[in-house]
Amino acid sequence: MDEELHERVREVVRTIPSGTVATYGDIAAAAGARTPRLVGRILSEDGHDLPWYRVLRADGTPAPHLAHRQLELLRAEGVLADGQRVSLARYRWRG
DNA sequence: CAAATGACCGTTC
DNA sequence: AGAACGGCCATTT
Repeated sequence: MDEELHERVREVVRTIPSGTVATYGDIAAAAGARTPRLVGRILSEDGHDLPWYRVLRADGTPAPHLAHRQLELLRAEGVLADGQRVSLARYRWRG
């Protein structure tokens, strides 16, 4: 399997600055992943030691089971969420 | 080998 | 706004 890709995704996620967020699609594009789905899978496996909480879905809402924790961690970095949704227009990471 | 699963995305209705 | 599809990739049943 593509361990290259695996590592590259991890690196990109690690690169996201505090106080900003990125979408799965962004990560996929930046890391050269063929689909955002891979990013989700990789994070679920080896994302435990990464700032995975800075990665949101395309519409700014986190995954359902993580939502609570995710939003809390983001809030600690100054990223405020309107209910479930984070303003991508405001916090989205631009390399 | 076929089908199901998962931290997804864009279009369409 | 919410639901339904199709497409995407790796892994496991």
